[in-house]
Amino acid sequence: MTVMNDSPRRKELTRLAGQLFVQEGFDRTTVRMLAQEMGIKSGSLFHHFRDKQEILAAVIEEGTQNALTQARQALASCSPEPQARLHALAKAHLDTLLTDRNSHVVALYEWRRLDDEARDHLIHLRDAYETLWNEVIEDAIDAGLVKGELALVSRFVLGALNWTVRWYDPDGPRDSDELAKELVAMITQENPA
Amino acid sequence: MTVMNDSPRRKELTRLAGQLFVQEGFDRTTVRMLAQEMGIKSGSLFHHFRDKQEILAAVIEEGTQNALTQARQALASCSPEPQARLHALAKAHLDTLLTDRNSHVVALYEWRRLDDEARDHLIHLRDAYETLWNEVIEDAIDAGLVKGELALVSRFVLGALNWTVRWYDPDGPRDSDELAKELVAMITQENPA
DNA sequence: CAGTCACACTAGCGCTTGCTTGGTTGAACC
DNA sequence: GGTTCAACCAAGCAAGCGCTAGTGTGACTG
Repeated sequence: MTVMNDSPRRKELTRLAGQLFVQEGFDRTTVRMLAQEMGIKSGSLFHHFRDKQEILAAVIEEGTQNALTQARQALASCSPEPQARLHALAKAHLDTLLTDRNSHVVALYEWRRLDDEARDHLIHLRDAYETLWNEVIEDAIDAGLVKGELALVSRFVLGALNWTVRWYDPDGPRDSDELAKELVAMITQENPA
Repeated sequence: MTVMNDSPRRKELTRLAGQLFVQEGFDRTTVRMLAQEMGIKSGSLFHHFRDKQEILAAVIEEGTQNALTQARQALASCSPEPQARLHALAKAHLDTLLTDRNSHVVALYEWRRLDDEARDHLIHLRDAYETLWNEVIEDAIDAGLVKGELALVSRFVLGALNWTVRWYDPDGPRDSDELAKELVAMITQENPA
């Protein structure tokens, strides 16, 4: 029970915890299971994390942080047309599912297990991510490319995207580029007014 | 530990269990909490349900069954145009969130806690529901109303819809009819080829 | 070479968990 | 008016839980 930092050891432990949380769920994953997976004894866990909840927060933060970074980079390096920006964001989202899948699944299912402090912190990251989407969708609506009201469209789109966690297989026959293209095609008008 | 039937008492207990599962999550809801909420002692619970998992299965089955019934009725009593059928299904989905919200939230979050037997049974109900959507979406694609590939479009649409559980407030300013209209508008082409 | 530090260990405390057991109740039925 | 039966209770077991306390280590650092 020393302190908490972000040592490389802690990073690795967080990655392993993510795997287990996906397989078993947070509540069903015991500190003894975690320790065994990590090759240490259960007591040693609390040298790296204050308590079990902090492990959960670390897992979720990792993926959310990366998703935000990747989304920003994608927007920074794509052409400024609304359709291209929609596509870039959707592709970035699917790509993070490849690299941080466990983290996102955990974020989706175990969000409510976070204590207030951790949730407050993470909710800001999530808001920042959704704001990116809102801006891009708003531009698309203004350009007549997408029909509907901003608040609703972005919720529908984020829903469709977040749901991909449940069925998208990064090793499957379709890559993220194709899927992003399909999603954008579905919600955009072919002959904008 | 007598047997399991579907007495009215059991129905009521299932409803209460749904509430608690939403508030606390399945794993964090103890049989003692359930019993207290139901006004009985924890041991008496096992007169109505074989074990804790069976309570979960009962909660989920209730909502899924109703969703299927309502969706079928909605399709049976609407005009045959693809757009009208899309709208009818979407509205039916949102309406079940009004009557069976707890059940659907639990189905969404706690699906993996089901044992194999219960999951096998429920997966058939879920498949039947998704088949309804697939048929309606396929017609819409064939009519040139919606762009894209059936498997992907239906996953995106079901994702957007299932996600509504997380934000749709039936007591809010918009009723299910408006929301359904918005969703259909978003994915349909204004000037079909 | 003494001191510090990150990391790990052993051992177990105090509590909660799902579920069982054996028995009681009160209404319904013939 | 004895029988049946769903519904409930009191009591508790065995297992498992998160977490703590106290104690080595071996590798760096002054």
